[in-house]
Amino acid sequence: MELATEIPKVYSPESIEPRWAQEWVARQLYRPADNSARPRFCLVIPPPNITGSLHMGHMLEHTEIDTLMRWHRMRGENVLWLPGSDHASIATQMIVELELGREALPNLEPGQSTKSAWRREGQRQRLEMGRQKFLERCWKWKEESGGTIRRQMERLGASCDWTRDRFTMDPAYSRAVLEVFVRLYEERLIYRGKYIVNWCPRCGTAVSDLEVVHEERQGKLWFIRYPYEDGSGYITVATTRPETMLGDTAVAVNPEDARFRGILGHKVVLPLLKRVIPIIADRFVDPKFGTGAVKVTPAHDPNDFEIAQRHNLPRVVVIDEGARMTADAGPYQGLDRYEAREAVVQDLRTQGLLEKIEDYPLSVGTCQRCKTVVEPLLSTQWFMKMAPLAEPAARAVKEGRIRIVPENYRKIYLDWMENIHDWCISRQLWWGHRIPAWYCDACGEVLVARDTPAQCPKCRSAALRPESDVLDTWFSSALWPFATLGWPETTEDLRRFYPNDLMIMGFDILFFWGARMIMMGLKFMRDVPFRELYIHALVRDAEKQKMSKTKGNVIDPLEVTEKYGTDAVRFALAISAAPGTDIAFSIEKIESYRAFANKIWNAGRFILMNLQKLPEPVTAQLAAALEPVPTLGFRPAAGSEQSALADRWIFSRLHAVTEEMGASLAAYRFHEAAHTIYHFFWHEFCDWYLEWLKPEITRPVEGEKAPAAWINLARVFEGALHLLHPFMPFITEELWHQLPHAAPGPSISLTGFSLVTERAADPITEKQFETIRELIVTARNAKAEMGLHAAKPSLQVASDDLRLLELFRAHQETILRLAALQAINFTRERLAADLPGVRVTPGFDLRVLHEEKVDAEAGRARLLKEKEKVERQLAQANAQLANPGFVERAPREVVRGVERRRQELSQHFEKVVESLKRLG
RNA sequence: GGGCGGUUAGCUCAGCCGGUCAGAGCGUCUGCCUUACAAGCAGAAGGUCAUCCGUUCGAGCCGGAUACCGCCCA
Repeated sequence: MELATEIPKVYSPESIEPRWAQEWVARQLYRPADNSARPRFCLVIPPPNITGSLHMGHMLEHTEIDTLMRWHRMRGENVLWLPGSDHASIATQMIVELELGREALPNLEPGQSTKSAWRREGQRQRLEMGRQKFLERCWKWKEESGGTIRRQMERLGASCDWTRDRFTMDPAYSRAVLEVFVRLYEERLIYRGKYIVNWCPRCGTAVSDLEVVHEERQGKLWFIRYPYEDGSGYITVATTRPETMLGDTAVAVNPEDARFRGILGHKVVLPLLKRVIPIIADRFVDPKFGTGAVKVTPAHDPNDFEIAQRHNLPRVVVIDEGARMTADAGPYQGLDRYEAREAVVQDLRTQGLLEKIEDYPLSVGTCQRCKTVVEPLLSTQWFMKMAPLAEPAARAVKEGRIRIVPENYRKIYLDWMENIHDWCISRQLWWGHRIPAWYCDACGEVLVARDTPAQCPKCRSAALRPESDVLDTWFSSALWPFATLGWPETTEDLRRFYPNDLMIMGFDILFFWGARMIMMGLKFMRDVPFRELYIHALVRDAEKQKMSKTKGNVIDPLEVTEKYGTDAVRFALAISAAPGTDIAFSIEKIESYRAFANKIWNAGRFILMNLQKLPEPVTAQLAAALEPVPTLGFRPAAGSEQSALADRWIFSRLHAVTEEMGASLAAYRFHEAAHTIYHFFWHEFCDWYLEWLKPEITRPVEGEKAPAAWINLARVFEGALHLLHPFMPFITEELWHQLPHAAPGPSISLTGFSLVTERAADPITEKQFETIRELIVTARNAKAEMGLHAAKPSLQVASDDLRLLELFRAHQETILRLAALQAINFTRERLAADLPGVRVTPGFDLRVLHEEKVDAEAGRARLLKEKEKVERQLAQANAQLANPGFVERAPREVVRGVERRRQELSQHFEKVVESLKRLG
């Protein structure tokens, strides 16, 4: 067969995917139409950051998004998926500094300590070259290396509108950030103040609460004696951080704590520094912790800071921004915080003031970015007042204006909103949006303005010093749903695409980003940023471990994509993506869905190979038959008696599958939609429909009229490709283009689901088809058990249902072929069950006729097992029906269903028993 | 400490409103290179739905408790 060589037997995605990926981008296929009356569907991407490279998490996120976008597009909606990236203040600055360090010290051997040497040197280089030059360097890096993810997304076929690609530091976007900052400042929702912040000594900047990762560590509890000033004894305090005692300005106890009632108002002498400090009462103190008395270090502990505010205590800073001890730490000045701890403990021990040391597990805050232990530090920063913004944001979710899926995240979101703290938004970095504030050195005035002011409005001094801090990257990301559409200008895009319809993100950024987007959207657009928020799962390894470079269990999406094909990876992710459950991912999974892609390919190959043999006029008729009929849809063309039943069946199934997939995707049940189409394509379309049709498809076509079987097959195959397309865009695009089309379009993704409508639903046909299928499967099963694998025995079929026998008789040829049988004869008589090879089903009995001696024991064992099963089910049904409560109170349909079931079961049971009896 | 999930076949997981729900994929076993596909075809075996108590005519499904595992927050 010479044609067979033209379409390869094995699907090779690598020869197809890059070509389509390129074409989709080049032809700008996924720009929404400008003037369209169609309903729109809009989603903005969770912007990956410019330092990133695509990982499995992105791949899952983009698979889910792209699947939905393609689905909506094919339903005829005007779809916008807006792509972009964010500037990643800290991460980018760290990378560029590292580069600078490496250039300055090119001769160091690579290694872990070298890296920190490079980083230190890079920081030095940055300060030396100054802000201007450093930022130029950052931009250069961004231009050269910041587009990695975009290229990767293009390669993976993400159907976004690349003409609307946005970056958080685009000039227009930066104007939006500036505008928001100024307005919030003017409304006093942004303020500057001196509070305890999370300080990362290594990154050299403040970070927000969310950027601190709490780690459980084994620590110690040091019990220290603070002598009373009057020499009458001492009070013992317990602490996990003895070095901070140098900054103590009080000792606090709980006012309810009877143990300390007598000593309130007394003073103690702070050991080592000999400062005299008071003993105070504060409800915050937990009497059960340590001795019930705690030291108060207002400048280095957020809770102590609060206590100090309530009691007007002084705040002594003893640790600086580099985590070294300050001059106020007296003799310990210049020591690193951990060196100071040892020295302090040693000195206390020497002076007999260290009572004891206990092991104590504690939670340590570390920098999300560099893992350094953060230092709570008193510092002047810019903050955003959150409560007034959080209230409407919580309300929007409570009132259902935003739906969070899966629903359990709704509660987590609301909890967070209700316990929200003010947000430290300033960062001591250079790369980012500079805070639009100026300080007058002459009079101390602080100005916030959209444009650089010429002079101080208060004292007219021209000596204005601009703020050097930049904003937290998440501050700008929070504006993403509207700033990407042109805000603060009132653009056409903004009018058309805000609010977005949907947002998809991982749980890890729900607070970082999701919650803040909702607040900002409500604040500045007076409407929610999106109607639904779907939280996707995490991709883990086969053992459900987190993927991490150090564990070495990372699956690189680009690597597996090259090896197995994007479609296979996408499908493997989608079919694993049940809402709320993390995904155990593995190469094996990808392999099994590569097999699926191959199956699709070969079904296409079979159809196309035979299609190529059709005379030209017939092909033209097929092309015409594939033209969409938007309102009516298709019903199967009337065909031969042999294929008509299968045609009606597959159309009915296709209709059902389309409905099911639509419902699943609307509920973000990707696994279910993927499973539905997988099962339909493989186990209904290939295993049954194609097999059923085979003789008609492989038979040469005479004349010019297209056989109905061909028309139906072409329509169903195209319909199946449509349903597969959102999950497997590449292979479906390729096969679709090879089908004959009267007016070929640029892409399957721009065609609608027009194939089937309600009218194709046909439950009677489905039932009939199922019965024939049952006959074939039962016959195959009996044959296999008798060891007649290759042989073609004859079959006897018995039933008292004449219509059933008639149905079988009408499809005799197909049954013979699919069950590999010689001949069938039909009878209304019960089969003599003592004969070997008899099978009993509720609807019919059958017997495989074969002369060879058959193993009676195997049949007996099977029958015994079956008897047991039926007996059990029958007993269950009997018990149910004997229960007056059930018969009276269950819905009538249910009761009738059980009655029918008992009827069937008892007949079945009798037959089985009879068979067994005759076997002896 | 507070909160939220999970426990169903050897593995990974579905199972929606309580009643044809004991399911899928992978793996395993048996037999087949049947002219679309061995990345395939046909057939088969595998489960006291973590445990206990309760609600109900009826419970993987609803409620409570216990055990184990995981996540988030403090």
